[in-house]
Order: sequence, then structure tokens, then C-alpha cells
Amino acid sequence: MARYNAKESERHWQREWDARELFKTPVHSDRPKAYVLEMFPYPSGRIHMGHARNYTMGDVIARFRRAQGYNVLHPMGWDAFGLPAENAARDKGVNPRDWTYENIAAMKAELKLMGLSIDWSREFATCDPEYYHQQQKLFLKFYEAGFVYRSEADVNWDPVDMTVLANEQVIDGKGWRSGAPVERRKLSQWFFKITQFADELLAGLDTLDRWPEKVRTMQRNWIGRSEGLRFQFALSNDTKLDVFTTRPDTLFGASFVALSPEHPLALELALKDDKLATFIEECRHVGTAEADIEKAEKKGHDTGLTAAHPFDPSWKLPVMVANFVLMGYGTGAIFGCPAHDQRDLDFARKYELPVTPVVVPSDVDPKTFTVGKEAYTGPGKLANSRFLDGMTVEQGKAEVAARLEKDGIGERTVNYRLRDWLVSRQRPWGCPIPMIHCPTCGVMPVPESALPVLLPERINFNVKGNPLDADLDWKTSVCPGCGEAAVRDTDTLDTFADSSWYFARFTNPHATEPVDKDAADYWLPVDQYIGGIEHAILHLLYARYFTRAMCKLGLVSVPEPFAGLFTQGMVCHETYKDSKGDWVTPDEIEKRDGKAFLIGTDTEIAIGASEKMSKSKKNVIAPETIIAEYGADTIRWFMLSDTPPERDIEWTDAGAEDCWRFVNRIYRLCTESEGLPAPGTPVTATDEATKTLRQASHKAIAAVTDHLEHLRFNSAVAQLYTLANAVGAADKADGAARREALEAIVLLSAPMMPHLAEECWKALGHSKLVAETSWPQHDPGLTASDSVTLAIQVNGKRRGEITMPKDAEAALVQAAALAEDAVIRALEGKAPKKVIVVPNRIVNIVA
RNA sequence: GCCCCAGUGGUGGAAUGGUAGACGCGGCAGACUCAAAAUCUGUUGCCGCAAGGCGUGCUGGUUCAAGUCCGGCCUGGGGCACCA
Repeated sequence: MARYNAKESERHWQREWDARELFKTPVHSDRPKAYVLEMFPYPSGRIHMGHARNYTMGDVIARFRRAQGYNVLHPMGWDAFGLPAENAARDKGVNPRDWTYENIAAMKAELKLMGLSIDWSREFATCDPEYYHQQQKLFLKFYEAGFVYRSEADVNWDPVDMTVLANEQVIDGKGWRSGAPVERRKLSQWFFKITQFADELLAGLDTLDRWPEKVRTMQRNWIGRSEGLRFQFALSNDTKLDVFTTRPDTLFGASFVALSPEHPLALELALKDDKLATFIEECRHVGTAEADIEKAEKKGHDTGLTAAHPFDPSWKLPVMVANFVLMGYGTGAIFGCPAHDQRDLDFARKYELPVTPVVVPSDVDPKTFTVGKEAYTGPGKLANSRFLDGMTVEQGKAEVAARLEKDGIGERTVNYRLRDWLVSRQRPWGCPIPMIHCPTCGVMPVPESALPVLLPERINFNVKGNPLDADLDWKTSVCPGCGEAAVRDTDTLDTFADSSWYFARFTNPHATEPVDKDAADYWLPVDQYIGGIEHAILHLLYARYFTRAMCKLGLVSVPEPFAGLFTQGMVCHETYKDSKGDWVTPDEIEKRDGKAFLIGTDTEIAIGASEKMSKSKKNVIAPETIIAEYGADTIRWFMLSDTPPERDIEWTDAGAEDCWRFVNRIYRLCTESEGLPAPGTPVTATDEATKTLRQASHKAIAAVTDHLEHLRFNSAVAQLYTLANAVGAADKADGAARREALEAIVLLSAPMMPHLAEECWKALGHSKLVAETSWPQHDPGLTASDSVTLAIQVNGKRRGEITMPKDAEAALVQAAALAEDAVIRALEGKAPKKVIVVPNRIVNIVA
């Protein structure tokens, strides 16, 4: 029995595709376009299974669209700036640039083995000076347009290493290298004014009908538009305090006013109040991550000041500083209404502040309504609220707003949860921000003629803080305004900026402007974008923002970058631990009777849950190993089979083995079939076996096409199994019909297993490549059947089934259903009260 | 803490509100083989000899009809703005 030689075949067909430049995208074409893009990888050095899954899916779509006659753009590049290169530089003493480019070379070689239909002529890395040169131009265009501003913001500061830490580098409130408790420190930094587009970014979500609903919901909530009231409290120190609330209706339930520990008033009071200063200092030791702040125990400090209730100046509320009030939201100050806000309630219980319910469910007597451990956030009627009593929440909101506006101390406003995008990073491996700080002229943009601002050739990591800041040669410059000595901005741009416009750059990757308008107008938006769900908010929102900003500047013509989005699940694997609790890798174990042992021993290893492949849990399988053993088509088929693409998939050796068997089964079907007529021979036989097989072929063509159209790869795979089974069982069918079925299998599976498809196509006597062959069309006359089986239910329980001509009249169907033995038995002589006939589907008899 | 998502046989999963379990794996039986592997064929949700009954994380609801829609939970996962 012939065995498929995957290694040889894959090498051969990859060369053929390359030689014919089949995946190089022409600049101009009269065919409709399809831009298929997978999120470009960070060059960590190795392709992992997540990449393999992502790029397989993208490649299926790209090849499918090409076969359908589209002009396809399917590029690949590298998101090459970032922390890992700096860590490698520090740990191994290498140059981050060399480390990155070596990783890129290694990963590219691995990707090539996957047989992806990528136009490699468009490849670039974001750390290429050519790319970040254009990004610096883009930054300056944003600056000129007023999209960029400078302001102070907190960073995580490691007081021992004298360096800024990423959130990832803060472990339990301590620096990951020094172990020192982190502090927050204010730095003057650059911001993109993303909130300027908050409403547009929100409204734009409604136009993205080919995005997963969950991603749109997450983005909507992230932007967090809320209508509310901004108003003033008069404080006992004769100053005013601005607060923002979305619940003005609960104003009579207020029991305290709280300031963020970073609020200017809190800082001012701390100058004269040591205990408050200590408390604020304590708060500064929680990192800047929102999850840490929100999970921290609610704590506060009484400032001693009081705030007069706006509707009753004699009613005084204590003014507290509270660690759960975020400076970045609203005004950094709130009034606390414990009965109707959980955080306020927790806080009030801790500090024994009053809890007065002011919203009571309509069916409850206000006198008996109390709030215990849970705040009541539902609808109801206002109570204990003087002139608001009896109103609905909405009426109360309007009434309070109207009165405070009339008094001139309040204003209805729209507030966003979304904050402006802080882009300054105190890191040496990123795109330098093209700005110069002059003691005389202030902040000056680097003139375009002086771009790019290149990173230094060598970066010295043996310094405290940011190496660029310590590199005096690099830092020292001349002011473009007055010509006197000045210093460069030593910060680099957040790497999210790099990935916020690369899709536009791919349309002409070597243009002398950031974006070649003609190319971008032809290709954008990306028709299908595919990547991990972990990017659902930040990356995708920033890319949407950049596109809108570029659109405003006339650099591109589309407001949204990605017309279609697909978010894939992760790749998981079982985990193993020895008796000491240490992780064990899959290749150190062998399985016997469902148990795991260290290879060649009787030492049992505990099998743990299937979790996302990660180095730390030692449950990583390298795609390279699988390709070496079975070939790329096997790993591709695995990634597409069984598990729906949006869900997490578990890698198993057994599964890989099964895929390899199927590869061989298709190979044998195509190479060992006898009695096939020449290619192109029409089917003339009309016997039953032939007809059955032809129906199977055409149903498969219709179904696979539809499944691929909707990225239901696992269902497309199942259809191919079904068709393969049908061919296997059809030895009585006419040869031309068997050829038709085999060709359908080859063409339909080609996007998924392209090398095998070429090999089989050749074996079936074709001289053209599959990659040059059009997508098959189904014959509607062969996919429709003339009779249907309907289920019969009595009171919703299935009691039998009947086969009827398709589209039979309801009365006939009903009569046939009532005549069924099982139905008569189930009715027990009772007359049916009602009969529901769903055409061609089901009959339900209600007795 | 907040936002979002998922949960279906032994197992991965399929199913426009309309026959739950397509297809794959595994199991069982058989064919081929000296034998095994590979391959091929049949069978396989659970309980029951059968008739029948029970079944989509738990719980309540809407509906002639719920895996699917709505409410409340449980468990697992993603994100939370300096990991990418």
C-alpha cells in the first residue's frame, strides 16, 4: 500500500508555487479584491501552535478566495519592537536588533514549511528603519492635526532599578527583578487624543456587521459612554468640589463624598495632614493596573472637611479620600450612595456611614425596604428623597439635573470610561518619538527632513533607567527652532502604535509616504482579519482609532480598518506534574492504560487539566516537530478539524495521528482508483449508485463552500469525511462520477491541505496546478431531493416520523401524521386540540 | 472588583426556535493476516429483554415546540489601558 511522502511532496509543491509566483499579488487587477490578514506575530523566535492555527485559517480563506477568482492580498510581517528583546538583551548581553532579526529569520523559515500562500515580497518588520521612519512622519502629522498632546501621567516606578515597569513586570506590587515595592510616579508624557473619536468609535461599531457581537459589546463597554451630571459641592473650607455622577436621582441617599488619592485637593490637604499623606503614600504602592486597584480592600481616610448637600446646605457630608475612586474617570471625585452602589456600600459598612435606600422596587413598601449586604441597583420608585418621592429613576435624574442646572451649579454631561492613549514608553527598543526639548523654544517636532530619528547602533543596558536617556551622544541634539543645544525626547512609542496601521502599509510596503493612497484605496478595508480574542479591545480599538485619524487627515478613505473580524481560540494541551509538583514536558512521558509515566520507568506522572500551551507549564508542542513527522498538511488539517475555530482546541498526539491517516486515505483514493476516464469526461450513466454518488459530491460542494464562506472549518472538514466515505462505498458507481467525486474532494480540501491536493490532482491526470484551478460549482439539480422525512410530535414528544413528497400540502401531512400508529396510541382516543404543521420539518399535535 | 464569552454521549463536536448527538476519535463485533500493524465492513447517548422512559452545567420562566430565547446561580476561560 502506497504511503504519502509528505516531506518530499511538500518541498516539491512549495517550490512549484514559488517558481510560478502564484501568491505574488499584482498591483493592478480588474478582478474583485480580497484582503486576508492574520495578526502579525511578535518575533519570539519560534512558531507556536497558536500561530499555526491562526495562519492556517487565514491561508484557507486566502486560497479559497483565490480559487473563487478574487485578487487576493495575503501578506506577512513582524511586530518587532517590544519588551522581550530588551529582556534578552539584558539577560544574554545581545543586541536587541540582532536578536530580533535572527528570530525573524528562524520564524520565517518555519512559516515557509507551513505552505502558506503569502506574498513574501511585501514582508516588513516594524523595527525596520523604513517602517518606523514612516511612523514618525505619521506621529508628526497627528501632532500637527492636534491629535497629540503632552500631559502628566503615572507610571510604575521601581525605586531600586530606577526604572519604569510595565504592568507585567509588577508582581504582587513588587518589581520583578529588584523585588522592591513599586511606587507610582508622575512623568510628563505624550497622549493620543483617542477620546476625541469616542462617539465615532462607538457609532462605528454598529457598521461592523461581520465582527463577533461579543467583541463589539466589549468595545462598547470599554468606551463606556454614560450620560450624567457634573455638579459642585460647597466645601467647609470655602472651596468648590466638582463631582460626576450617572445617578443624580440618588442624591438624597448620599452619605459621603470621596476623592481619588490622586485628586489635587487630596494632595493639597496631605501637605498639612500627615496621616492623610501616609494613606495616599500607601495607595501609591498599588500598581497602575486597574484590576489591582479595584480588587484592593476598600479603604478611606476622613479629611475632616464636609460638603454641603446641594439641596440642603445644613446637611453636611464627610469628605473622604478613598482608594477605589479613579482619578481617570469623571472628575476623580464622587458622592457615595451606599444603598445603590456596591462599592459605596462596602465602604460605608466599613466606616459606619449611613445607608439610606432612596430607590425602592415598585411592589415593595418603602417603609419596610432595607439594604443589607447587597446594593439595590434595579428600577423602582424614589423614596426618602423629599421632592423626588414617588418619581421613577428616570424622572428623578431629570428633576435633579434640571434643578442643579437652574441653580448654576450643575451641568448635564456625557462621560466616557475611555481614556486618552498614553503612548510614551521609557524603553530603548521602540520607535523613537521625533520630538526635541529645547530650554528656550520648548517642545519642538523634528523637521521631516531630519527624519528618521534612528535608534543608536548599540544600546547600553548597563545603566539605571532608560538606556536612550543615558546615551548622551544620542540624546544630545540641536533645536530646530533656535539652533541651540537641545535634547531629544528619549521615550519611544507604545508598540500598539506599530500595529495600528501596518495593515495599511502592507498595501504598498515601500511607499515613500506612510500610506500610498491609491494602493490603500484599492485594498482597504481588510476583508477578513483573523487573530486571538485577547486582542478584542486594545489592539482592535487602537487600529480603529488610527484608521479614523488617518481618514481625517486624508491618508486613507475608509473609517474602519477591518470589515470582517474573526477571533480564534487558543491551543491547549494536557499538563503533567511529577510527585514533587514540578511540571513535566509531554516528551518526557509515555502513556500506559490511560496513565502517564516517565519514559521507561514506573514513575507515575499526574495528568492535569488541558491548558493553553505555555513554557511555564511545559506543555508546549512545537509545530516544527509535527511538520517533521507528518508534514504541514497534517497539522493544518488538525487545526481545522473537529473544534470550532473560535473555541479553544486541545492538541493531542492521537488526533495528529488520525489526521495523518486521513491524509493517506485521500492519497490512496486518488492514486489507487481504477477505471477512471480521462479528465473532463462528462457523467452519462444514470444508475442509482451513480446518482447517489453524484448527489453526495454536489451536496459536499455546496456545503463546503457555504461553511468556508462562514469560517466553519470544522463543519467543512466533516463534509469532506462524508464525501470520502461516499466515494469509498461507491465502487458500483460510474467511473466518471467517481472521478467527479474525487476531484471534488481534492478541490474542496485544497485550501486546507494544499500540498496533498496538488499531489492528488496530478495523480488524477491534470497538468495545471490546483492553485491555478477554479473553485468547483455545484449543480442545484443534484442537491435537491424530492421527498422529506418529517418528525411527528404529540405534545412536544417525538412519536414517529413520516416521509412525504417535498412541499406536500399541510392537510395531507396532517392526515398522514394522525394516521400513524404511534400517534394513535399516544392520543389514547383523545381528539387533537391543535395541529401545527411546519412545512418539510415537523408536525406537532397538541392533545 | 468590573466587562465579555463558553459549558451537549466515554471523547472533539453537529444542530435557520422544529427529529438532539451529523462527522471524527475511542469501544465492541467481523473481514483480511501464520500473527500483528495498517486497511476495510457493521455497530455504538444512558437505563430497559421489550414496550417505553431519561437526557444539552444547575435552577426557574416564555412557547404548540427550547441545546437554541429570558431571569437567577455554578464552573471554566479572555480582557482591564506599560505582555503582545
